[in-house]
Amino acid sequence: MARAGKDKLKEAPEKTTRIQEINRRLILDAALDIFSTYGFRGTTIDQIAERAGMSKPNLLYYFPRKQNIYVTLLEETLAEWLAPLAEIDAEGDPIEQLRKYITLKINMSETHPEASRLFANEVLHGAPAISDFLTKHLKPLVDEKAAVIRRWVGEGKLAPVDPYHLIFMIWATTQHYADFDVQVRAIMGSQVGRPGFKEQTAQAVLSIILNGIRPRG
Amino acid sequence: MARAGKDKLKEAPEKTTRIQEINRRLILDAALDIFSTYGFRGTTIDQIAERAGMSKPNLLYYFPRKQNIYVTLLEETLAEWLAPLAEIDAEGDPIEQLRKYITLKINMSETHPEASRLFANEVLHGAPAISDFLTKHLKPLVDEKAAVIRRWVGEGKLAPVDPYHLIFMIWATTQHYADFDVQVRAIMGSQVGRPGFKEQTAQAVLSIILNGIRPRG
DNA sequence: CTGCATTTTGACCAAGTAGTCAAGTTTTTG
DNA sequence: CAAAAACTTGACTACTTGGTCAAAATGCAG
Repeated sequence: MARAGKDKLKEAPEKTTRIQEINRRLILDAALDIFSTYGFRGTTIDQIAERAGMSKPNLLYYFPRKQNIYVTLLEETLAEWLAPLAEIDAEGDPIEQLRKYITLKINMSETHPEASRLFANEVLHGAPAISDFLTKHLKPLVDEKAAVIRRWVGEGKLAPVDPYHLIFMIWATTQHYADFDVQVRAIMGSQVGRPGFKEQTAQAVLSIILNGIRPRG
Repeated sequence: MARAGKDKLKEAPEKTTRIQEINRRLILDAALDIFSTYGFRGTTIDQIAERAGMSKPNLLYYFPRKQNIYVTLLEETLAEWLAPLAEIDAEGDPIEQLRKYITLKINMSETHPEASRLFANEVLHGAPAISDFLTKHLKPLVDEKAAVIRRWVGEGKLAPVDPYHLIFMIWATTQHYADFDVQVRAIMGSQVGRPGFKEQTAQAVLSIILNGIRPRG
């Protein structure tokens, strides 16, 4: 694009003012709360604006379309959500690496349940806004880690398991505690809020999965 | 209210005509498709009416409110969805019973993914329409089966696992294939549709969970 | 066939909601 | 400190959508 040009020649000037930074953050934080609770269609711009403490036209000054807020939010959070998977170290001890991964995921489910619900809702409805991301970024990453796990199996360091199904099981189980929180609470009652609950959950999940894939024989 | 009365005195006459039966079925079938795809708020009455092949006012003749269709649908499907859990036999062999349960759940995820998604969406959004059901029917049933599993553990027939977390893991893992179908497809591609896929899934899930809870030592 | 009950629908209404706009206010900058 | 740029908002529009209604069409019992 622009070659040369004077100082002032701003073409796609991405300069963000202090106020912009503050308000975009305010909006996105509010939007995460609302979208994750009510879904895309169930959320109104007015709700987000109120939660963010500004008028609707003002909000629309920063994000001209409702879709923009939603997509920005998904993009912002997806990377963070996937990060733990990328950290699985092919050179580390298999059981230790998977223990670390599962623990991280359970922690995230507890500290960022809204993010989990935002994705769950999006995927449940066919992932209209992120199907590209799924095939272009998620799949390659999963393929890579699946290859690592398959190698571990080949080396006899893990029982023979299909790596993809193992990854799905870890996702499903850990995110269940965020996505189905109401159900978990309806069944386990007051235990859920209590201090040691997360540790107890981690212990149970780790115990089953790790023993399920530990080499036998 | 009215006691006695002649033959013709119909009070709360639940007589359903042939046409009523046909049309209510038509509506509910259409509604399951649409609600499970777009959620409650994301679904319009017009969409359901079109899919059911009738006019909107006609649909509203059978179900005066959108809510009515939704709630009827949930009630109709919940019982069926929970049935396999009730079948776990306290007197049977633990591993065999759980193998049967998991297999049934995986089959249901494949044959009725819409039902799974309908619940997932409802629970994800805080279960506004079924929170009563969760505490009054689901919890007691789960408590009962958890007690059975706990007894099995006590008898040394299973490794020491928390029964609630085990049940959650089974739900999460099996329903994942229905609820997150797009994601599974994005990652595993054409394999998903292929004949043996369900069996391969069942094999992987059973292998990890059953080995994870088999008594050790 | 006839009259009553059931079913069906076009036209309509009211509420809710995404997005616009022009006019004001505040912040930044030369 | 003045002018420009950035920001803010009340009032409004266009459209979607849940639900109504009265009148027409159909089904059915005697």
